[in-house]
Amino acid sequence: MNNESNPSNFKVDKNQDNTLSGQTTIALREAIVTGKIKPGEKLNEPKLAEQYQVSRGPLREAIRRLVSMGLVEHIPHVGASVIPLELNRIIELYEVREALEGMAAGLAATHMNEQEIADLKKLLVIHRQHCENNAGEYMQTEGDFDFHYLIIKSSRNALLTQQLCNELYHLIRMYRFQTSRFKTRSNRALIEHEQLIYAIENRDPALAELLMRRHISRAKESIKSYLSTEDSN
Amino acid sequence: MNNESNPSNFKVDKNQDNTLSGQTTIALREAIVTGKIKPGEKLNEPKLAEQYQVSRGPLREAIRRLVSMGLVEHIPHVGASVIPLELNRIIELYEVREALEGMAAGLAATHMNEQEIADLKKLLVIHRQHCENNAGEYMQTEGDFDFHYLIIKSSRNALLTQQLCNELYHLIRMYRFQTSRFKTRSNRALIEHEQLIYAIENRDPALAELLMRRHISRAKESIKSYLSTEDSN
DNA sequence: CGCCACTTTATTGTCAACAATTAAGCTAAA
DNA sequence: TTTAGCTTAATTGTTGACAATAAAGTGGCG
Repeated sequence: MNNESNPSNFKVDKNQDNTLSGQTTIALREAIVTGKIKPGEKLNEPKLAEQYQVSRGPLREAIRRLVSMGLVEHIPHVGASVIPLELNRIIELYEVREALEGMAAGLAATHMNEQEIADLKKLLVIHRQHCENNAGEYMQTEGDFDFHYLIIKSSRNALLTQQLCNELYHLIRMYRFQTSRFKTRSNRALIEHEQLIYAIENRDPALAELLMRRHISRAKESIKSYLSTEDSN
Repeated sequence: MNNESNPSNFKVDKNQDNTLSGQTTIALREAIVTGKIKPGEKLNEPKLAEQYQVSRGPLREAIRRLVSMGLVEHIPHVGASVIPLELNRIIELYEVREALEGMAAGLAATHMNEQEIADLKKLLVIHRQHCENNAGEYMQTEGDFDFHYLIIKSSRNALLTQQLCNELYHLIRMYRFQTSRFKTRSNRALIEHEQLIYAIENRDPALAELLMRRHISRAKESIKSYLSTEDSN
């Protein structure tokens, strides 16, 4: 089997989740992150099973995985529901990010190799061009993710990477998606990224950690000031 | 119902998990933490279902929860197994702890009330007596846990608390249990705890964070020097 | 008219059988 | 003897039905 013109073993990746529960997890996750299923909404098992064309078994498993990602809350004998969108939860997430990504930046400054630094700089160039063309308006979206993603992976700490890139990542995405109506000026973010790379290049873990923490803390304060003025339900 | 001489609503706690999958999770978790199921060992579903007297459904759910706690690894179509006991994994865990508990200590210094500080001091008195009586030999076990637990809870950050006290907590316990043959001198830990309380009392978040991080970092270095000399499988 | 208890309904938790996939064992050919 | 391919066994993934629990609806009583 599997000899049908596939010389480079592409997509025969182990660890890939062909299972129904795995695919359902991804589908449900995206529906929640993009707001198709709204914050606070109840997750009805028979209805969702019908909707995603799976039986309740795999669906329940998918829901449990989303619970472990922090996207969903579950009460025994009552059911699961998407977490509500509350300001203090967002702040809590940013505090956790500040701690973890700060640590990651420090470790990255120690362990990053030349290739990874070059990749990081490439991202920065794209970011800079974007700022100049669009007068520093939006950006963020995926570009900022990639930047943080790369640094986290370079920390060489598998647990840290897993916590940030598999568990908390989608929670971050969800909050960002839901609050994307606030356009963040990315000139400042650009400058902060530049300083961070400088610290990493100079193998200065303490400075890298400090700058990353400040970077995230500022983003937190920004969101706080935006949302506290609204009557945030 | 429920009027049968239970005035204080004791144990009628919602959120309590009466379900089979919940109980199985706890049973399996303890078996892994205490080494009854050894690191690296495969988790055979039919065998464990028979052993714990449940069907495979709840058992699978329990296994998935342990995966989210980091105690178990799972590969699709192959199965789940207890994570192996490797030095670099332990170090990674201590780095994550350093970041998260450091943040928790800083937040605790801001938010802790007088009652909580008093409780913390009570723990310290017990710890000190223990040190004097037993010439500062072992301790740790549960006393140290309580100390950290109280500080984390006082951070008033639900996400942080959940990450540390529900997810990573049992992974810490497991590693500690497996490496408990190394008696840690707790005189130093006692002094570090005293300094930490001092910082919290004085509402000095920066110092509290620094001291907590140093406290955990030292524990990490201690374990590292112990295990690197052995031929750690 | 409002409140309490009971009945009904809907939803979650659990089970045992079936399907699909992987790993192990075996035979046969080089 | 080793290795490739096939066959068999064991294990995981999935399903639909059944049981237990909680929520919603209903009727009667104060």
